[in-house]
Amino acid sequence: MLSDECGEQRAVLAIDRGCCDLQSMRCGLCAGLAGEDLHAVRAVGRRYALRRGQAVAEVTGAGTYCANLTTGILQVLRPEVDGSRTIGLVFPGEIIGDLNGGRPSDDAIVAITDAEICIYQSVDLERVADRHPSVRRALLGSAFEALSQARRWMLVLSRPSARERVAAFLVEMAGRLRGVNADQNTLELGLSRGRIGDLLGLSLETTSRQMQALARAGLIAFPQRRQVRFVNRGGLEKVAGLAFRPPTGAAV
Amino acid sequence: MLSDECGEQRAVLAIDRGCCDLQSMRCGLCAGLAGEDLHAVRAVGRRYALRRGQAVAEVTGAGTYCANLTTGILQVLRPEVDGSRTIGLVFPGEIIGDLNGGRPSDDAIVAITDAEICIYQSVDLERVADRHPSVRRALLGSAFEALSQARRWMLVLSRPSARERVAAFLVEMAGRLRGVNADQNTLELGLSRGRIGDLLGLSLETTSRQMQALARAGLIAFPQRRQVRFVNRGGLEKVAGLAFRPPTGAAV
DNA sequence: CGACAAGTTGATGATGGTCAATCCTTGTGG
DNA sequence: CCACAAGGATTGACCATCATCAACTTGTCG
Repeated sequence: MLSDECGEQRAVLAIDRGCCDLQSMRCGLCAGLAGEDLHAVRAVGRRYALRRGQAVAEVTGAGTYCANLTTGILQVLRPEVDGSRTIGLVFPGEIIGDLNGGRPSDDAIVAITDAEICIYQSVDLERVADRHPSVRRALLGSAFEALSQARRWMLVLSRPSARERVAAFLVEMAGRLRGVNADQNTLELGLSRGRIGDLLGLSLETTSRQMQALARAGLIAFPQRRQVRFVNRGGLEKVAGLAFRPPTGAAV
Repeated sequence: MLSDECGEQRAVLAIDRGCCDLQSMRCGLCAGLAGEDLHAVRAVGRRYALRRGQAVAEVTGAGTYCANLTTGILQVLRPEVDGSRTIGLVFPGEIIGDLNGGRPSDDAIVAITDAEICIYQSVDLERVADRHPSVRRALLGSAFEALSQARRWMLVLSRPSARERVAAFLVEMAGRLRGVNADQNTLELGLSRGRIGDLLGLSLETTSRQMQALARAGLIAFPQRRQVRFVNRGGLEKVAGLAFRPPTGAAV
């Protein structure tokens, strides 16, 4: 286990007080808020910069925090008998932690790219939400959005064949990073083949082989090892078995 | 395709006005509400009885409804090129539909046991939530709960081997039905082997074989074909690879 | 009783996991 | 700047697992 990848120390660095600089306030929670409400939320949030490999120990600990990913990608690592397994990803705009202070989990949340998060104490956020109804509405919207994404992810995982799963994974990644990356056709994976295999329930070798096969079929290319360029997105979606689905979220 | 299983007509029957009879108001949304707030929610909800096989056409249609399952189990069916596939289950207390009026989906929601749901027009619920903050808080709680369950389900699906997935499926079903069934050790599946296979990304034959194997190993028994009796739950959890996880929800 | 769907079981081939060797990339230290 | 080390990625060989096809049994409903 890389110390790089699993520093359990509180490896975060406060860079600012107040969530979301006013230039780019598309961070899920703040999007949809304005004026007084936005100000109130900003007042209780604190922005942190995470370097690749650092853990969000604050969020995983007592469960009294709630955070909002602004930029970058995080992974959720679950300890297992033989090392840890990547069981989920977090994309910009998504919320991690739990307002309700649910059972604390022993999952680690680690940045797989440099990232920025806004951290709130749950109690603070609750207090703001009590006074500003639109804040709780925004939270509810984020939660529904997260739910919709989780259910889409379940579809990826229930694909029977490895080929379909890998293709669906790439399509899903591309969809989630829409608007984040400058180049719409190139995707920075950040994850090793092994971690992707964890996510998909496949071995790292099978993951690698399937990706190679997709590349040989002319659907994708690898400018660098952890970069994917989409050459034939339609074809990829067809392999993924998602060809005729609308590209984004669906109710229930 | 059974007409029994996929009646696309509006096959619901209003049995009452007002969600949740006051005796058993543990239906997720209403739990946690009281007095004036509870009354307001009940006023805009309508309770329906679904018979096994009936579809909740109202919810899937325009996306302007939001509903709350009181009793029974529903399945979410997604149309695919070759027939439909079961892609998810809904358990009592969970919320279906979308408040935000997200993109309407063409998934069908069908009862796999007799069931009761409370249906709300999203606009009604929104209006009530605006006036009663604790209603939106309850909605938020339900959404986080659903999210936590979806993420646990993802863990089931990312298990590599068929044996583990089937065992994890059974454990998960048992956990979700806690308190619903009188007999804690017997589980009414309601789903055919094929539908279970859909959910788990397995063929129906493999599903059957794995269940037989678990039975031969003395972990479960089948009093009836679609009933499971847990003989050795600890052993089953061990096979599922979930032995050392807490039994219920975890944040993120 | 007969028809039909679900479930079980067997045989066989394709897919994916495992083990192992090699290559590529990156970072480090002389 | 180069050599070297260490992970990650790729590829191959082999074998376990799972999907598929098919026959048969069980259960249900008319």
